[in-house]
Amino acid sequence: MIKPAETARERILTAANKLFYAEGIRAVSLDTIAEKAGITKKTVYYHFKSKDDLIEAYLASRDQPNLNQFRKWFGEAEGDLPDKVEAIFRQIALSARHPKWKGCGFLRTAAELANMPGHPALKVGAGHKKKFEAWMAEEFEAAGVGGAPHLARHIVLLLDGAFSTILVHRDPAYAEAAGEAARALVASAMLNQAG
Amino acid sequence: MIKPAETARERILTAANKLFYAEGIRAVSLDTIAEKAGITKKTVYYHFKSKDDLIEAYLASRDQPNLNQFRKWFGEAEGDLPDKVEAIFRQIALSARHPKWKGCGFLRTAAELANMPGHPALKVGAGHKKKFEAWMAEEFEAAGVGGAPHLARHIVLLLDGAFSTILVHRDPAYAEAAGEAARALVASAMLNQAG
DNA sequence: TGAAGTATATTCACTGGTGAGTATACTTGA
DNA sequence: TCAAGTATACTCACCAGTGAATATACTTCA
Repeated sequence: MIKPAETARERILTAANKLFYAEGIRAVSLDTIAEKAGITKKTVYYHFKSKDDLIEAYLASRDQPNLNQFRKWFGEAEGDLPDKVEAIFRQIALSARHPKWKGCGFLRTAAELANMPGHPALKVGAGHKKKFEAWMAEEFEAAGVGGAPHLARHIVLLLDGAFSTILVHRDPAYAEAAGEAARALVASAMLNQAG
Repeated sequence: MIKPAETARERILTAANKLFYAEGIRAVSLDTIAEKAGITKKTVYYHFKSKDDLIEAYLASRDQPNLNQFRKWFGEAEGDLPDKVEAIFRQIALSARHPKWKGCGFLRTAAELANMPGHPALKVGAGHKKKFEAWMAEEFEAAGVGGAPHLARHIVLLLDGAFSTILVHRDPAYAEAAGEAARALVASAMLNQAG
């Protein structure tokens, strides 16, 4: 089940990723993670200070890969700027059709740990979302669109709205609706400001 | 702490509401709820079949009050249609400044129970969000705006996006940004379709 | 160069505590 | 007197975290 070439730490992180994302943070015990990683719980505690520490590492391990995924979807999309933004939402709709899709891991963790302000995992999650927002703003800036940070924030709102509503209704159509709204907002910003 | 005039069932629901919303579903035990309600756990099991049953009742008890709150915010707002829509977001920004604010209980429950498809509480949550969307569509329809269901969905996306991003960043400014985007989308729909 | 020492990595078995849910008996008001 | 409602006291499973011991590999100096 697990590639033998991985180190124990990698195996733990791989198992934590799958289980935390699939089942939720509090629904998964370190016993279960250790079992899935094929090691004992004590070894988990050798590599990670606590469960909270592992939760943080889990989200940190998703940060760059997730951002790269978005960059790829955006960068490889055909068409003009509104098309490229809309492509991100289309790809999310595609992903959401996979039976294992369970929303955005960062958002779900923030929801689950809402009673633990200051939790290190929450900082990682907030940082991740800030990076996405900053990247969007850069793209708009580079394309000469006025009010880039503002527009970027609107896109972020639609994106996280899409994640949430798809999860609630189990209906990827919400991502397509969000894509349309995003396209309209980008197109409108280009008309008004970049003329 | 709890009003003595309430019945045991009401006290349980009141306690469950506060604790589930404040701490999360899985973070709260029935022992804790029973203690807060000032009764024993057995009494909880007399009134509710299981913890899952109580979770469902918790969300169901928030359904109408929440919708009424939105209707009130919308109905009592000054101005034209875009103003009234934006007012909802402004009021959310206000609510979110309260230290006890922890996002949308329906969204957070959906996130936490994402690994339990078919859970009765998830159906209640999805129903609640559908009612909100349908109400918005009605309002747009009544105002003679074309593409009302479409527009309503865009507003829902921004609303749930606002709930999520405020929670992640602990920054109510996201609600104000969402309100602006919503206003722009409504205004645009009125121009294009209702002439 | 090889024995003694040290750091890394791992296991087994355990603890104290909490979780959902229950068996049984008591109370109280119609 | 009986049924609705509540309490005491329990079960069994699980959970985060730990103690003690061990295997492996890498130093270091006589």
